[in-house]
Amino acid sequence: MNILEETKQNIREALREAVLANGFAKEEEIPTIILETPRDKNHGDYASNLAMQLARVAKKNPREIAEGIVAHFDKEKASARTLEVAGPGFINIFLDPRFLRQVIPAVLRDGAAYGRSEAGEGTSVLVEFVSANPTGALHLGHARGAAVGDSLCNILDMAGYKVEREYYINDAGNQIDKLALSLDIRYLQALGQNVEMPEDAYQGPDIMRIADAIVNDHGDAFVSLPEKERREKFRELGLDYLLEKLKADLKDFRVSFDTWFSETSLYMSGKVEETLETLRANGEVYEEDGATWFQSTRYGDDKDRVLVKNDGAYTYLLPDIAYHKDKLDRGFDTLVDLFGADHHGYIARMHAAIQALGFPKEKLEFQVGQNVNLVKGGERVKMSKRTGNAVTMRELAEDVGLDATRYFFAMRSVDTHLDFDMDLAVEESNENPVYYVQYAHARVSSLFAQAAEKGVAYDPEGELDLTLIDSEKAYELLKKIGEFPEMVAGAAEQYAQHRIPNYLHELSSAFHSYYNAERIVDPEAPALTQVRLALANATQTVLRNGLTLVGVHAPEQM
RNA sequence: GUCCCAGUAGCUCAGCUGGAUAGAGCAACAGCCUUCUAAGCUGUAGGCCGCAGGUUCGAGUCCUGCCUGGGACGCCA
Repeated sequence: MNILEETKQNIREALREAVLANGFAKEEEIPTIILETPRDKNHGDYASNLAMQLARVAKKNPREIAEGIVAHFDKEKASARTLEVAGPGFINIFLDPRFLRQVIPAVLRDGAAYGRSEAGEGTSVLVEFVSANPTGALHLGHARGAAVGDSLCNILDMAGYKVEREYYINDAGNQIDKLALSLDIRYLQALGQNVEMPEDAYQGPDIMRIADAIVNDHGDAFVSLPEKERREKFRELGLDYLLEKLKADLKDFRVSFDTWFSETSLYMSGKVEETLETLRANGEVYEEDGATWFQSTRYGDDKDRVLVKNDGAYTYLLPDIAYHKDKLDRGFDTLVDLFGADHHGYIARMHAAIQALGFPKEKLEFQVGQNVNLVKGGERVKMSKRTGNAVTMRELAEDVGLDATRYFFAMRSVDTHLDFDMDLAVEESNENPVYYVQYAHARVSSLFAQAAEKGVAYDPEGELDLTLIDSEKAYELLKKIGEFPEMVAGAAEQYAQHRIPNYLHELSSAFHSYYNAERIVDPEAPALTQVRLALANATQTVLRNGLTLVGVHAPEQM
């Protein structure tokens, strides 16, 4: 347990004992004690509303209870300096900040592992994200999904969950048939044959590129095959090329997946059939108008959904249900689906489906990514200037830089609309929040260099006189550093990746402020220099750990 | 028509499971570099938290209704 949590625990303990000493309530009547951090510093480091909560049980007014608690509170135990009763009965606790000094050696010891906790208790989570159709380039919405999903996984991992990242490949639908057809034609055309592209085929240049690549790799090996086999071959090859491209795009975006799950594999293994049969056996489906329906309204969906069309083909929903069943059968405690807003209609029916299969609804968590607007010069940008098509993930990262792109997406809650300000993201100035944080990190590196130059080189292994740390600014910085593990755990629990950038900004601010207030490198005072550098070092470690969660580099210099 | 998301300072957004006088960045204004990176710091100003009800000791946060903006609602995937 880290120092802040330990201290909070001690405070709770001291409060509980004080309540009992007063006889305000019996042990079992005491509610879970909530310690909140007041916005206003005049209200202490922590505040408790315990007295108000006990008012009913103790049959006394809250202020009176609070006074009693304060009188019997063991300050020593709780590292507290003073307690005050305020307002309607809040107990404001002012800590003796010296205990915070212990944060320094703790962070230095844990290094890259500082921030890790057991909060998730090993809960296994499968996060499915991006899952874009492989037939096109990844666009803005996917970029947001990739950035958010990846950060979320990093956060969950750090908070003690067992995480897997998965990409679901829709490789069984019409669009893949169309892909095979389009490739076939382009292939034949590339080899000089006079064949026409059908209207409904993919006309885009990327298909031609793949066809050329196939010609390059395999020559005319497929020309003599019968059409059906050729199509089958192109289906396979086309998918290979597209997936390779997809993986490369994502890798360059610093995102990788543990599993690429193929829809087709669900058909091959018979799991689609099996799912249908299970639903049938559970009495969840019925026949009407020649189609097979899933009675999803039983579980709160607004209408029933077709699983098998009257022409005998499956709707997309059935394999998707089979997919979720497969994920659950693999034994994950929680599934997280991160989708774009255009799929939100899907939530109710999928929740219905897993319940119909006998799983609790709570096992499936949806995160809906709302739309992204690119803004440039105060105007919305819809199309890429280069291609005339929608702006792709790759273009965006190239235009504004990967660090800024990842940071900007991670910075906002996924479920809100996002205006991505390209001018701001590109700007190499103080207006850009990414630089603010990275600058703080680089500044620490520069301090080490300065110290070495002035003959008081930082010794990470050296003895520290922690008592030399004793200022308001330093304690504020230490407190922020100490909050990191709890903050990560909270972000994981709420699936709120955006708290990380917010936190990093606050941490950077505390550091910049400290830096301006105190001279860190002072050859006249080597012991002081060492301990201040240690504090800077600890700050840098946390900045780096936090930036890593977001997928952003922590530069040594800028 | 039903559903989802949003509405908080001029702009972009935080506000964790309801808690005290609502925060940050940018923009505005006033200061701080012969000294560790000024991509920084310090301060000032700026708000009927969309509107109206309700729940309670207490609401930006929960409930209901309405308004505005964005999006989704197929035997497409």
